[in-house]
Amino acid sequence: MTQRNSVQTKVVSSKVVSSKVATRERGEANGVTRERNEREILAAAERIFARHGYRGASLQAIAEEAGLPKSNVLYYMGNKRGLYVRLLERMMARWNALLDDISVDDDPAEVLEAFIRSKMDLSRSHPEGSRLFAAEILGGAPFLQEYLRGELRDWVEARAAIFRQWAERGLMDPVDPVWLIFLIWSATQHYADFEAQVLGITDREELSDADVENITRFLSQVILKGCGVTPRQA
Amino acid sequence: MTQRNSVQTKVVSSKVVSSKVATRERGEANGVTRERNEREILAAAERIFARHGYRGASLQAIAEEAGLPKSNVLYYMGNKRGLYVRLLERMMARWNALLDDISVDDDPAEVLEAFIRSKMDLSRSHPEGSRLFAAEILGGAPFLQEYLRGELRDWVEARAAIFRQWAERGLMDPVDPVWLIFLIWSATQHYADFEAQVLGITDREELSDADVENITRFLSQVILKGCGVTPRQA
DNA sequence: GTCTATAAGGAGATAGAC
DNA sequence: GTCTATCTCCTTATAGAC
Repeated sequence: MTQRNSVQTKVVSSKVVSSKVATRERGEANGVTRERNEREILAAAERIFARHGYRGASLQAIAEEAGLPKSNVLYYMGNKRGLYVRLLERMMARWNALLDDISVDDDPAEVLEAFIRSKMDLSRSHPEGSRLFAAEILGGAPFLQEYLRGELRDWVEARAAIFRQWAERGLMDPVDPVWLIFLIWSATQHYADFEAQVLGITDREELSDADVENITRFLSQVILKGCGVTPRQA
Repeated sequence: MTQRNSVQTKVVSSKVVSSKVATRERGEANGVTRERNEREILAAAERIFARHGYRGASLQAIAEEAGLPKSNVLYYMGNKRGLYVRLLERMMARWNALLDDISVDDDPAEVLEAFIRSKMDLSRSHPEGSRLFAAEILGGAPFLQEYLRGELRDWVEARAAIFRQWAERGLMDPVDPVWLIFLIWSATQHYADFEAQVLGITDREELSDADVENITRFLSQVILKGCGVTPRQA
């Protein structure tokens, strides 16, 4: 829902388009340019905010990262705060899409594994978004209090309830499901948020697909076994 | 920290004490003042840097948090960069003191449990230091490259070697010991670094000692079992 | 639609009064 | 030793030329 919601806002500035001839061609070109510029700015801002936090990030740095003049950033995004909030919302949307439909009747092993895997995938496909989010939480989550105490709490509670029923049915150990969710979150996000540490210690330039696959298997194995969940085929 | 830090700022107006009699007393008093001011500044800076990152933190904000004029911060600490580095070093020293003396002949369960517990203790006793460190890594660890690729890598390698031998002796599953160390780091630091998220989701004002004890037990149980390490008394 | 110029305030750091 | 005043640069944001 966030990929291309930019087009609608001010597509046609009625004044400009009043000349008849170039109208369609120009309109298209502008639409495309706008879309691309917005995408570039959002991507650049995600990197800069992730690296320096909200206050530490400057619009100048974002503009340079995006290869545009600074005032273009403000023209497209209004102001710094709005840009930041938009990025947070984009990341929350990606996040909310995860593990959206589990039920008590699902297989615990399958669900936990899918949970771990999808979190790893998200960390890998959007590391800057993950770090942006992390920086926001690290700073006390000034923009996200409502989200944490509302939507996200509900998300956790719903899944925790299912884990609890699995434990009652003897499908897993009676561990506190909320701590378990935090364990999975922290273990998976670590590879995005602390990437610099991971790469430095393991002497890598980057994590390969094979590395990520190994880590995912390691985490699944340890966490499932640690919770007394029997893997699928067993 | 902020309750009563206003009193000390102007205790001795040097004019008053310039008489010879009070000289020694002044010297002592200043020594004490200096020590206390430095401590206050370091504590305040740790909080502000943790919250806003290196760039986002302002000396003004640090000075206010410490209850001192801004130029006092510069007088004591030289410059922003030096202050920041000093804080990082202080945190690395705390960190290096952990789990400093393990050997192949130790009991894996005991060591892993002590590891988890001491990391939780550190996160709890120095949450701002932990978040400061996290913010530095999140931003690509510009000040810590050397440390990560040197000291810390050695620290990890030494412990990984021991874990590997335990696995060979059948004392634990043959999991990759480096991923295991990252798992323990991430799971424990989460409660300091993502405190805002944890508190928001669990609807708490703060984590009590009992909460921390429960979390520590949960993590020990899941991780030890997950690695095939038999708890001590078994 | 896009960019230059600039306003208004905050940053880190220093000089020098006290 | 401590703090006020200030320098210079950089910040967000806007006004208005093109």
